Amino acid sequence: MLIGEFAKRVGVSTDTIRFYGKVGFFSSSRSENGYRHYTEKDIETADLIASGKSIGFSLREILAFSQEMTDGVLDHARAQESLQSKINLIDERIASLKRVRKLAQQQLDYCRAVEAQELSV
Amino acid sequence: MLIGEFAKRVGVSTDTIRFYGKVGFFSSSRSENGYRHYTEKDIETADLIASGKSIGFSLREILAFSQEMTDGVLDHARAQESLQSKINLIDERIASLKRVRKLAQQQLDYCRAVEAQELSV
DNA sequence: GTAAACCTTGGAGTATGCTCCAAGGTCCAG
DNA sequence: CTGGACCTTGGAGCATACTCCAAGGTTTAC
Repeated sequence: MLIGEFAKRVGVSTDTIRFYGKVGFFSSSRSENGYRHYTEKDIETADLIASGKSIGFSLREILAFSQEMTDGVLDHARAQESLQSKINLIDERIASLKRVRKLAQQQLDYCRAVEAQELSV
Repeated sequence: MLIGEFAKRVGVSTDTIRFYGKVGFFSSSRSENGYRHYTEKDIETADLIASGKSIGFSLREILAFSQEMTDGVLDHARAQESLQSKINLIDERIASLKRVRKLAQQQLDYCRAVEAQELSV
């Protein structure tokens, strides 16, 4: 499929798709007139970019990760090491998020307590 | 305390502290010679910035959040609403992280399975 | 054959979050 | 009273991740 349809399907602009291409994502096949072509695999890649971005990874990090997902078959030891370190990083982020969540929850509880007290006075 | 000591205590550069100040963080009191002064409360703010950044919030978001933590006492309804939406957002991020973690774990398991198979052939 | 709707490139511009000067004022020790 | 370690400002520069042109080629439909 061409860039317009592809961009629409993954929900971003064509400029963004071209930018991701420059970074190194997607298959980069072209027709004779120079038009870019995208496949279903590229849709998966775009979904991975969206997931990665939503959890705070940079495009370069996501690119490295997506290449490991593909190359994993060829270079086990390396891919396993990197995947494990990524999992550890994700676990750390989850722990961080839970800490801040607790902070916000405490503040919320405190707000509610003060409010209840004011009503009873 | 002055900016150098403050920056050292929170573990960032003086440039970064001045930048955070421009964004709107910290008490912004000065001595007669124009030197900035920082308090223990500013240390807490700096810690909040570090936490917020580590979980992917922008400085402006963290600023809004930190102001709600302070103003919460004054404007309950608003603060409660905002804190609740922040908690929801954090829950979503945790869910996203867990999804990507699962993906990475599956890939890791797959890598290991292929490796085991190769060894047995 | 021409208009609309695509596609191409290169380059400029924007926002965020720093980082690094340069030029100069302040403070304290010896 | 001078050197060194502080502090100030303004402005430039950089990386990331887009976003928006301008100028032009291609394809399709009438």
